[in-house]
Amino acid sequence: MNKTEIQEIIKSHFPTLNRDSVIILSKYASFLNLKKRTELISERKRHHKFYLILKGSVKAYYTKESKEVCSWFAFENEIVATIKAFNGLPSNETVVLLEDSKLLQFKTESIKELAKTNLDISHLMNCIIIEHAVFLEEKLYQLQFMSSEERYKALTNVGPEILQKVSLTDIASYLGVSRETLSRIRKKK
Amino acid sequence: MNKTEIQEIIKSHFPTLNRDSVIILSKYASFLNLKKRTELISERKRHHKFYLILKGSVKAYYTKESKEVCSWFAFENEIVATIKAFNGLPSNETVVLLEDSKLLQFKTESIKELAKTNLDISHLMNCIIIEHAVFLEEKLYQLQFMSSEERYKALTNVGPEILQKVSLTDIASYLGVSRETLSRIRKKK
DNA sequence: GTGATTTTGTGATAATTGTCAAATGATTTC
DNA sequence: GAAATCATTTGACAATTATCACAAAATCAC
Repeated sequence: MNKTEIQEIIKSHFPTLNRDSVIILSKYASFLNLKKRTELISERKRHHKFYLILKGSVKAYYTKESKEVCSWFAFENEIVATIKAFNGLPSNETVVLLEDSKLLQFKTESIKELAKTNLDISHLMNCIIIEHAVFLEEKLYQLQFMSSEERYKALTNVGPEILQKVSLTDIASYLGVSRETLSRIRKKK
Repeated sequence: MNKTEIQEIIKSHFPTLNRDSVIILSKYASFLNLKKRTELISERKRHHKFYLILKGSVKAYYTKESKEVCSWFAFENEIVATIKAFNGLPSNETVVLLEDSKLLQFKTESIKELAKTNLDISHLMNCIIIEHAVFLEEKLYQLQFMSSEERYKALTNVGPEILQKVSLTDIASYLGVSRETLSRIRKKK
């Protein structure tokens, strides 16, 4: 994939950006084609990249007593990043590909530098972080106010791809219930 | 409180701002001295302000089957805002003063407008939202990975003021357990 | 394609937590 | 300062969910 193609992708994903900003941003972006189970972000390590999923999917998980507990999933056209990594701190979650995926990789530090002088990119970063915060608030609301059954329904209502791509074990840990309880929830309906 | 004093407060709370930005920002800020139980943000209503607590405290809650369920608390030197309100959407939580409080009130729309042309303020907004996202991620982590007992300890470790100012009923709903269960957790230690 | 491995489903039991009811303790109001 | 209101604690019981053990189904590797 060449620079022009990368610019086209950036343009279509971030339509608020002006032409110059697209070109500058593309200098710190690169295309990746990675195999299933590749770790994009690893626990306890610092990471200097964030990603846009062009095709494929990822899961993020914490490790609790040597068990994986999923914290989120991401699919096509979504941004993959953690606030910790974005702030230059060691991540406390691991992010791994659920399938062979095509990604656009961005250099976090370079783009944060750009944002210091480029209003257009500062605004873009604002939008991305706000979107992330909206996602977090919604998830928090679900965790605090909905039963595991309601949360399961909310998850499946988003689309069928989550059930196709994510194992029920991972979904159970994401919902905060045991595999067995999820199995019984599914049986009901 | 006059404009110069407001400028001094803004300067000390947001030390990255340059002199001009402090002055511009102060045009959209005003000082408030409000009584306990005043609602800063009300459920189902749109709000066009956000706040900095100079002295005092607030709680935020959702209403679930006519019961209050607390989602967060804020104290001195913290920002009071919700992403929903910030995006111009009706809030789904209510924010209310826990005691007589002194606040600095900012006009959300005016400051978002400023951020479109002022890099300094755009950067400030970035920082505020990132801080909010860090807070949300931490809370999500606690809700998903820690027992109610561990979460209670984490809450009290932040400082004694939370126990002085917030009722155990509110803390129980915040932790996601019943009043009775919290009472038994407290008895253990 | 077949055996091996992983994932998912089911039953029985134990542990945790919620709910209801009532008592005690603290605070507010007049 | 006493009555009234509100907050917290405690006990008994019911409901929910986790855990363990194992069976069935699906998927993977060669």
